[in-house]
Amino acid sequence: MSKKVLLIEDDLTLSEMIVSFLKAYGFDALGFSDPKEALETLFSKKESFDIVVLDLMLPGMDGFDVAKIIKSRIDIPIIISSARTDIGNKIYGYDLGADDYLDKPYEPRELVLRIDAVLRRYGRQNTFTVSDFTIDEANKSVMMDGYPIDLTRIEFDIFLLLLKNRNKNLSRDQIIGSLGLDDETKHRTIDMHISNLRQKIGDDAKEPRYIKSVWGIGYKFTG
Amino acid sequence: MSKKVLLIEDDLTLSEMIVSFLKAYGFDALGFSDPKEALETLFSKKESFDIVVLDLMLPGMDGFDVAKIIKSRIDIPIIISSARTDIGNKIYGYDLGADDYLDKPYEPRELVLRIDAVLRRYGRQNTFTVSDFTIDEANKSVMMDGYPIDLTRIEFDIFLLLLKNRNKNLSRDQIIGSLGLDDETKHRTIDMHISNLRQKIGDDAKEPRYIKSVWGIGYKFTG
DNA sequence: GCTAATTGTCAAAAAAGTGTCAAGAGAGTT
DNA sequence: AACTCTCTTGACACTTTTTTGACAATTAGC
Repeated sequence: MSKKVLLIEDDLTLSEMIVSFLKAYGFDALGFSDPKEALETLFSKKESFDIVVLDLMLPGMDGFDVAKIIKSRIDIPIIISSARTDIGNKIYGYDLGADDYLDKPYEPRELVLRIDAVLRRYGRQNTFTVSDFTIDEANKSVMMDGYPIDLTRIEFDIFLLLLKNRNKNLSRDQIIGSLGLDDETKHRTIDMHISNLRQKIGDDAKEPRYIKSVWGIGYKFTG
Repeated sequence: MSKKVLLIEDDLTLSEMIVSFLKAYGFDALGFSDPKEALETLFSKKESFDIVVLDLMLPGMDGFDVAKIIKSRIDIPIIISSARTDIGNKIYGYDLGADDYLDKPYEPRELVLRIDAVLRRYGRQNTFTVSDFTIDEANKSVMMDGYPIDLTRIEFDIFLLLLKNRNKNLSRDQIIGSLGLDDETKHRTIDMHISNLRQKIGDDAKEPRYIKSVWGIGYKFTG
């Protein structure tokens, strides 16, 4: 299930951009320009969020106070962003209860990484990243460079197995065994899945970047 | 057999401390303060290492570049440590080819755990070294002085048999039998494999350093 | 030095493994 | 039930490995 991000940012253009970017990365994001409205939504029990991304430069209310209020009411990780680089260190000291800090301007991709890292630290995220791929095991979903890749069940299982055994050769029989497939399953079947997988992740069978064939043995993932 | 760690760290006091700590935990560790020197040792064929621990704050050379150079030349896991916590996430994205990342300051014990984890992930746990060769049986891969050697399946099997019987004569029939080849297989076939093997490990048939012919008997590996 | 057995290696044939198309079986939806 | 998506397999082209015969080079023993 995708994680919900509450974004508090007064620059509407930027806000929308970030929201759509986060959505592209598989998050469910909702942006607010008014902190009061944001707090109401956050504290109302209608929707539950997994993380807050808070911009410090807010109209009407000091961003520090917003963070404090949130932390005093509910237990949720907060990432703070600001153009005031001078305060970065203070926040790192966790005077504030912020869980991470990001200087503006930042790459959206950087924000995604921070969110992942904070959620993982918070124990609320079940994803891991290998090479260019982010895998959510519970959700059986894969993202490549931030874009979702649509894998079938068996493709996902094979890919997961390969990733978890990075740089290790896996024979077709090992794959068949690990996936709990019928022992009689032909090796050609695995080849076909690999072929389809490569297609989906844009790997050229002749010169593969990710899934290498090991002649006479099987396959291995190299990131 | 204990694993060899190459440590690149410019703070000499810290370096020595880590080296002795690693030794206490059963590793064989060698510390360098000069990255150039470290790279020379790593690439020279005199010693082979199992893992590199690299500090990013180096004099004269950017740590990122060091990591890239290493990865481009040989296949070895790298753990990066740094006081620059801001780059932690980037490394987690494996933009760099680093296999793990450790913020400074860290507990030495933590480093040991990471090394174990990375080595396990790297699948180098079942390797053994004979003479200049490191063999990974599960992966059917061979490294010579740290550089991978590409052997076909039968070449690998023959080589493994020879290594496991260092200094012992093996007849062609013994080899054929041990590999489970057809009993009818001609002796010429084995000769051919040996010839190809010698070629790949740079052995001169006239004056072989590793695989010696024993006239009228067969072959033997001498390291 | 001479002969017969043995080894090294080339090059070609034979065998084995891999990539992918396309067809059909199977599962799940509408 | 008709449809759609997934999985499995045989077929065929293609690649890589393995095997072998041929012949030159080397060695042992006389």
